[in-house]
Amino acid sequence: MDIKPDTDMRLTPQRQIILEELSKVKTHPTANEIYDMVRRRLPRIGLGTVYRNLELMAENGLILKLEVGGTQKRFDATTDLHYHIRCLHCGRVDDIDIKTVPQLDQAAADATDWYVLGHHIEFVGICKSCSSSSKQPAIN
Amino acid sequence: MDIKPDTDMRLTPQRQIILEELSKVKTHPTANEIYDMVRRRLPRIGLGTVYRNLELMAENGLILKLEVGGTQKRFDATTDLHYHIRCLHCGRVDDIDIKTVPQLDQAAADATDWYVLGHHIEFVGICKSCSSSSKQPAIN
DNA sequence: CTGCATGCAAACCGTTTGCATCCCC
DNA sequence: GGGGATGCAAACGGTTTGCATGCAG
Repeated sequence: MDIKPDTDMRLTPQRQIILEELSKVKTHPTANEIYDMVRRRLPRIGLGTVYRNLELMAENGLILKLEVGGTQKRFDATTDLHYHIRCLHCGRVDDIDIKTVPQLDQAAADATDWYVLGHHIEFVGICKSCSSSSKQPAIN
Repeated sequence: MDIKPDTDMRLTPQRQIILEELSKVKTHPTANEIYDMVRRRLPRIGLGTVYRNLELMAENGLILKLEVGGTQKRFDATTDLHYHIRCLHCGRVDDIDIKTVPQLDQAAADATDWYVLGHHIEFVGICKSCSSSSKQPAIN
């Protein structure tokens, strides 16, 4: 659970470009979306490499793996605590810019005998562009 | 606890038993775990039936489908808003008995142009039984 | 030379779906 | 008899992994 940002992992071109591309966007792309972005610059990169490196960077605290609802995991280059909202229609995930509630962790620790490490809040709703279109069952 | 009467879905033996078994436990079993529980009473039930009926009951508000972190979805017979904690080691999910913060939804609505429907808080940590054993990477 | 990193493809796992059959209205 | 529900098995989609090759130290 201890995150070590001062890691010894080599900065290969693949890793560097994955990190660059992820940092470029404010969305929270899936592994496949990142694969597509990176492939424009490294056409021969494999999907496995993308997965392996995203996982590794998440372990090292360079990026965040969002374990939110929906079928796919999403990644975030912004590692400080912040909350998200997911569209029930299209699966898109945005940041929610409200102040965090760190005291929740203490409340949770008081309410249980677990060792509490943190929390995440996921709002759900319908994004702007989806609320323009007709209502559909969730895709993601 | 209260079962919605205003649903038109037939109460087949399979559905009844799935609901009964899910209501029996305070854990938040995965579809496969529910399948195992139900199969003791209905040995010929298919996994597809379990999935279909869990999905249907979730749509009708009889149960909750927990879209939390980890690889598998989990189900909960308690449908009122409450929060959860997930063990990074074994994947187990427990309830966290703190009071909910419904005003978060309003704060989120103010902070975005989405249509906000609700929220869920997932704490992460290490459960009692896992903290006794040695530290391992997350399984789930 | 040695070991980690990569590309590729196959395996994996949870979930969904098509279909023939069954059962209740 | 007709429409939904079931069991079964195959398909699916996202992710992981085994392996041969490549490349940096």
